[in-house]
This record gives sequence, C-alpha cells and structure tokens, in this order.
Amino acid sequence: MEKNTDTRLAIMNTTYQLIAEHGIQKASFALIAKEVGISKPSIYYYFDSKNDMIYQLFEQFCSEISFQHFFNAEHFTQEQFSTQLIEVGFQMIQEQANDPYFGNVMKEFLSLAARDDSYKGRFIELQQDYLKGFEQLLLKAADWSLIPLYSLTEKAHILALVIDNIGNFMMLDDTVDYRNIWKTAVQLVFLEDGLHG
Amino acid sequence: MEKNTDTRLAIMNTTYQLIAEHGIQKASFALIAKEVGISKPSIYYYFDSKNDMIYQLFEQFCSEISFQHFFNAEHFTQEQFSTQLIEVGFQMIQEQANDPYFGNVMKEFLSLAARDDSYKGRFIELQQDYLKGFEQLLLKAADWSLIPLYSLTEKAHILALVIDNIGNFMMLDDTVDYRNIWKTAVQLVFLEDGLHG
DNA sequence: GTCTATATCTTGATAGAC
DNA sequence: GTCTATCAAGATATAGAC
Repeated sequence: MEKNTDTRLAIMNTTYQLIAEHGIQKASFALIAKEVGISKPSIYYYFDSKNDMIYQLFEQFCSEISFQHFFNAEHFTQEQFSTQLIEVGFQMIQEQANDPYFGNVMKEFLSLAARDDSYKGRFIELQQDYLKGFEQLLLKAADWSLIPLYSLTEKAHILALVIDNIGNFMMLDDTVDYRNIWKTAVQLVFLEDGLHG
Repeated sequence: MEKNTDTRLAIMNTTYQLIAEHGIQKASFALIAKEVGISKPSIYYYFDSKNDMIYQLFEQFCSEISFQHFFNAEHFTQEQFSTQLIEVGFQMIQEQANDPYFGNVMKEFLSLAARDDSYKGRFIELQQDYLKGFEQLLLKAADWSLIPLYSLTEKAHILALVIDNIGNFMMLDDTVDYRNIWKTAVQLVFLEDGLHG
C-alpha cells in the first residue's frame, strides 16, 4: 500500500505551517483537517497517532538542517578557506531567513525535546554533528597552516554557538547585521597573530 | 487585601517546576493544585486565570536573568578587564547549571513568545539589553585602549551570542568544557594584534 | 480513501456553601 | 480562604458506512 500520496504531503506541509502559527498542542487534527480540506479521521489513514505524525515531521526537519547539508569539507580550498567559510555561513543564515516558519517550528521541537528523550536524543546527534563538524573543518585548516592547533576545539565550538544562535536572535531583532557578526567571528578565529600556548 | 501569602508562593514555585517537567500546557491547574496540596479553584483566589499566572511567572523569570543582574560595568577595572569578564561569564554559566529547571522553563517561554507578542516584546527587551550591554562594556574597554574600536559592535554581539547559547548547548551535551569556550571567546576579542580596519 | 457520528478524557473556569 | 460540585469547550481516537 503506497501512502506517500499528495494528501499525505498536504497534511505534513499544512501541519508544519500550523505548528509555526499556533504551536504543536493547538495544531489539532481538527484544525489541520479543516485547513487541508479533509475530515479529521482521514488523517488516521496516513498516521497512527498525533505523536507519530509529529515525530515524522521532526525527523524530516532534522535531516534538512544537518551540518553536512550546509558545510561540506571537500569544497574548501587552502587559498580561500576563511572566505568560503564566511560564504557558507551566509547561505545558512539566508536559507533560514527565507523560511518564515523555521524559527517557530524549531522552538516547538526544542520544548518537546526538553521532556521527551526521543526528540532529545536526535537533537544531541545534531548538536554533536555541528561541534565535531566545525572541529574537523578547522583541523583541515590547521593542516594547511592557516590556523594554529592551540585552542582549535574551543574556536570550533565558538563558531558552532554563533551560527546556531544567529537564527534565534534574528527572530526577535532584525535590525542587527548578522552576516557581519558571522564574518567577524570567522576572522577572529583565523587571525594570523592569534592565541598561542 | 494582601495576597503575597505562602500559598501564593507555593503555587508559583510548584508551577515553575511542573512547567520544567511537563511543559506549560500539561502543567494544568489540576496538577498544580494536587502538588501544592490545595483544591483547583483555590488557585483562582490568587490568579485571575492561567494566562495571568503564567505571565507573572514569566515577568519574575525575566527580571532574574537581566544583563545587569550579571554584568555590572562599574565592577570592571582597567588592569583586570578581560579576566573579570571571563569570571562573570563563569558565574552566569554556573548559576544556570545549578538550577535544573532553568533550561526547560526558558524553552517553554521561548515557544510561547513565538506566538504571543507580550512575551515576544519582553524577550526583545532582554536580548537588546545583552547586545547593548556588551557593546557598552567593550566601549569602556576601548576607552582604556584595551581593544580597538574597529569591529567593536560585532565583537560585542559575538560575546552575547556565545554566552547565551552556552546554556542551550549545556542542556544537551555536558561533556563539553563550556567555561573554556567562554574564556577563549573573550581572549579572541581582547587579542592585542586583533582585527584592524 | 474518505466520510459521519460518537466515545472518552482533560482542560480552564464558575457557582455557591462554609 | 478554601472547599465540593459542575459546566462547556476542545482534544485524541475509534466505529462503521460508503
């Protein structure tokens, strides 16, 4: 039985928007059904329960914001390393700014993760991907003698913290030049006369 | 009529914990009353509605995490500036780590703020306090020629993003040395041969 | 696949006695 | 101030016809 029909996609897309607008709890099957234009019990043909449906949405959400999705180590060159790192950060900031639902949905999933270990575990994976991912990236830069090994891990984590939190700050205050913050963060990490043991 | 009784405090403290454990929606008046050891309608003697009560808790929560609460510009000296900044950050990290409910409650309020402008407005105030606060702090350091004016605003914002997000990351992964990340971030900002125009 | 009808539970809130 | 009793609304989920 093939269940990846248009109806199923319509339910998931509509739910994504309704979660952003009203939160998970208030995005009821009644509301979703009304918005999609079907009856409430029809949703149960595609999903076992509301929990099941929310979790499938969550899995899809996570796969689209992985470290690898944005930062591919193979695309970095010795000559343009920091410039490329700045550019990829810009793309990430832009992509999240272009999806008006992204921030709200993220906040909903984060509050879910605070109380549910399934969600929490997935977020831990995601976070460690970013922490380790930036570390691998800077190690590559160190191989090319672009930065020293000293404090390399801490620098990687600073970049992870900054790029991650820019999205949160953007939601509340859009008068700040976040691209410039990211650019400065990368430049500080790649300073020639940087921190030394 | 004096309503700041022990019962009122018990209700608020219990609610704070229950929100951390079950989220705002599932922290029902029935559950709160049971936990406090009173009947459900008794809560209405102290609060007009659930919204009223949650918002009062939110106001108290916000006042306890203001920039001024941690970073008082008058306590910084020319000789020990960066060391003091590192130390105050350590205290902030420690204080949040000591309250096991803090992170979860914060996530709940953030998801509320995504859909309610009253909450959102208060969070914007808080965020701008931190952004402006760090900027004022670095301006003071610049007056003392401890850092150049170039990229000063961006550096201040980097510090705000890092210290704020450390709390979020700590919740998911406690194997990372977050104190060292903060220390490195401050050191990068205060590098003698830093960024220049 | 999609529907109508309905069961069951939980919620925030009120009435009114003491 | 605190209680018992109760209401109306909204939630998830199921039964069963088409």
